[in-house]
Amino acid sequence: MLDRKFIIKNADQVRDNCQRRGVSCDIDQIITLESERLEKLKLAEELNRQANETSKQIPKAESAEQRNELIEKGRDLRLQKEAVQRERDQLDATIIDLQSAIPNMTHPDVPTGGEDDAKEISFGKTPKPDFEFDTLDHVELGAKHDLFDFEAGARVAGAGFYYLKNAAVRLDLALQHYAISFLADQGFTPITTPDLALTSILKGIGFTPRGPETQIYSVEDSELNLVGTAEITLGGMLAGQTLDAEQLPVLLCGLSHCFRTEAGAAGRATKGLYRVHQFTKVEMFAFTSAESSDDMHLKMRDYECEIFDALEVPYRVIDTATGDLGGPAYRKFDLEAWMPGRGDGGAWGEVTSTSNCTDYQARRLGVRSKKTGQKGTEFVHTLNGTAVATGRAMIAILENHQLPDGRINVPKVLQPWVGCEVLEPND
RNA sequence: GGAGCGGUGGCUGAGUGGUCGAAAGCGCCGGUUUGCUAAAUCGGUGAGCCGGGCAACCGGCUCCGCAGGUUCAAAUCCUGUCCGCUCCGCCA
Repeated sequence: MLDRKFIIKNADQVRDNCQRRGVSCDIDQIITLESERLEKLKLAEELNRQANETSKQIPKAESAEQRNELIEKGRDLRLQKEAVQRERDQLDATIIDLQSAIPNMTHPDVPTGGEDDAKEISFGKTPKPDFEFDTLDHVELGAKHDLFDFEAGARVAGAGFYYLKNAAVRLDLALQHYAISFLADQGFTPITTPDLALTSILKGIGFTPRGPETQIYSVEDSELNLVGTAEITLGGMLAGQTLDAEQLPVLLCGLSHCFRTEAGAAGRATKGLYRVHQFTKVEMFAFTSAESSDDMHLKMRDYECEIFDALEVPYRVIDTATGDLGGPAYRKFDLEAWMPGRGDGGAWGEVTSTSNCTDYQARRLGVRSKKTGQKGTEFVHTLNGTAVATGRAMIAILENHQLPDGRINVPKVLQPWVGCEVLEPND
């Protein structure tokens, strides 16, 4: 969330920002309640000071009478204090609710608008394929090569689950292996993370489990939830920690399964592997100083581009418009791969997303940094980005690399792990 | 799953209801000295919030996993909760 003082000091800016991002919020209400809260706070502190002073006199009391008198006085002061404090806590809780609804501020270059207003920034090195034959989508290609079993997935776990088979398993592992090797070479520490996390961590990152519109699976009778992304577990790794400023940036690449209920998603786009309840993802995560998060964001975007160039998949990069940013994001770039089997005659489909969350997550997670020899601490900046979500990457690879005879080319960088240059159909 | 123990500052780790924001050590900052990829020695050194000051800083409140409770007063006692460790059981 945003800093309360910042909101009050920059009320107009924050109000404009909310409007641009299509979020309704009541800044004036926050300002009013906060000044009331400060009044209560001062009063409670003063009463507490008097009570503390009284308590200190009690052991030194000269007579039993004097002692009893002081005890009585102390009790009275504490009662008063508690009453005031309750009012203050009430106000605080209300303010936090209002405050949490306010999204992060927005990078000046972010275009205003909704999904269609995203700015197209660049294209990948691989051109869109120009097929001179009737193409198949990844589900049809999967059938030809015996790569997926959606029926069994549904039988065992319900719609939205699937089995990978044969070359799909090799591709899945190859993508993970390639992405992790690539990022390790860029200085990221490879990590495999828990696939479950505590509710408090989810909330710190900005997810709300167990709500009516939640996208999160939760485990009954426990504080655990299946993670929707390794962003949760990677960000949570340092929750509550104060880092030495010299340790920054901390660069992690995490491999995890991702689970999403996808409540309310339906239609053509849900066909096949595109929108599923479980997938595997290699995620980048960075903790940086406030000064260097913008640079790191561009770097992470470039790493995503390098990975998809290496996979020989056509894609475009977009700068997501204000209305399409999640609450914590200050700016977000998406890579959309060309998927020939999507829509009518192909369509762009999101394959990665990288966000600079500035200090929005760090404030709630309590991740600070401290410069040695300097007083105080500051919140770090957090960034996340998809290196590769194997399911969607596989769609793009299969559909773009298909040949007229039904065979499928394997991108060069994956060949060592897949074990061949071309996939031969099964039928 | 059963039994026990624990969670204290950047780190390690003491801590008897009031003299505890908390010993000691490490680390860090500064000084002195001897000197040479360092040692000795002295001093300083937690965070958040509120208020005052241009500021260095000063005053106050809070913080010993988290949330409650008892008490005039809680790191210390009680309850719940989360997490960790040890042993036993089970197990890839």
